Amino acid sequence: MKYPVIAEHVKRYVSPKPKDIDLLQSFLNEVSMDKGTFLLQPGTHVRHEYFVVEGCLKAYYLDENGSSHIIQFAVEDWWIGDFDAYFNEIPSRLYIESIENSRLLSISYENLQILYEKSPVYERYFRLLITNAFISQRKRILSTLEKDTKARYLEFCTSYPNIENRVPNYDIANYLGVSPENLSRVRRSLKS
Amino acid sequence: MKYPVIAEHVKRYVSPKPKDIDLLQSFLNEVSMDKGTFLLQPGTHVRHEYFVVEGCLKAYYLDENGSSHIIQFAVEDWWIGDFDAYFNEIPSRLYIESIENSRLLSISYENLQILYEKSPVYERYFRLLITNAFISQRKRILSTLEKDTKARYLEFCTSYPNIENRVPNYDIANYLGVSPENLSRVRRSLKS
DNA sequence: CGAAAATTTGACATGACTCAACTGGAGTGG
DNA sequence: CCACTCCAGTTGAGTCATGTCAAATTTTCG
Repeated sequence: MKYPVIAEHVKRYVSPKPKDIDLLQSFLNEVSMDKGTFLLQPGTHVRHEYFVVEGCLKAYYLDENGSSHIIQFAVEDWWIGDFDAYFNEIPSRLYIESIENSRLLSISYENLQILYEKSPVYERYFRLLITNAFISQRKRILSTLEKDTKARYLEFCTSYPNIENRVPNYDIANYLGVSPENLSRVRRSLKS
Repeated sequence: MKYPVIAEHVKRYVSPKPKDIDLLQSFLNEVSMDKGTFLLQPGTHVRHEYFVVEGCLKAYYLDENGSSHIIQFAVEDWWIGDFDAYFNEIPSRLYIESIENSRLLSISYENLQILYEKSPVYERYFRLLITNAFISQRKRILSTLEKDTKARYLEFCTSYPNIENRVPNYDIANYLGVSPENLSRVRRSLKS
């Protein structure tokens, strides 16, 4: 098997038959990226979803004022892409940029459709993944409503283990929606 | 057909065969609720998801300090329930309370599983619904990161049409994560 | 009509943003 | 090997939006 990592991931959620695994494997392609390069830039027609084998990426976009906003980080075993653009058949507004040298697996949306048709187990697999993502997004919203910056930073650190050492301060501040200065002060207050 | 409204909704997303529609219909039960009553309270074992035929509800929970936080409103053609509790098999932490006299359709999770097995079209239907919900949650997060209170209030009003006349000020303020006093001032500034 | 709840308004406190300056480390070239 | 530059991170000062608390007003509903 070419890509055992992703097969393991699928098996954690559903029970694929060998032929289901084979079909998925046949649709995957390997992608390598250097730190600082882009997987996706605005205006591109979105054709693929990506599974992170190794590395770390961030997905963000620019608002009308040109400020960037980080939507998610993706590390090992995460899927990343642009659902919104794909489902609504609009050009993507996202940048997806690698923060570390990364290795990914890609699947095209055309093949994903075929996968759904021929191996309905993936219909369930992606439903479960999206449900999980939905729940963790909800946590992010509640966290914003309920907690102050310090508590949200701590929650962030536990939800992406060790990420505070992989991702720069200003990216974390951006994700949390606070200024880098403010996050810096919060981090200092935690050292004591 | 007993419940044409929900059949119409399903057909907006997928192409069910008559037998698929019949199966769904056979699993549904009608629920009526008076304003101010609860569909779900914390600690309950979650057994159903609900489709709103008529009326308006809010889903919220209490944090450690006893403050409430509204997660979503549900009006006509929305599903409401507690995914999180169901998927993770934990007691619900949510309150779901009706803001208006409401009529709902319920389906038990046991029957939902049977539905998935016998009519895989619903696997897709719910995947699409969750994907949509996921995208609109993302919009809520971005909105918080990007916009000030006034802009977020306006966005809220357009995303739930006419809801500002159905839902009290303090519930909207709660949903937006601002104080009722502040929202009141924002609304005044919009009248001029 | 009257009580209770919701909303509005005012006064004050505070957390977070902005802007600017400074610190410290990594990489580069003389 | 040492300056030099660049950039992330830190620190300080002033300002502003929003929260809190209290009181006044309006609306809802029995």
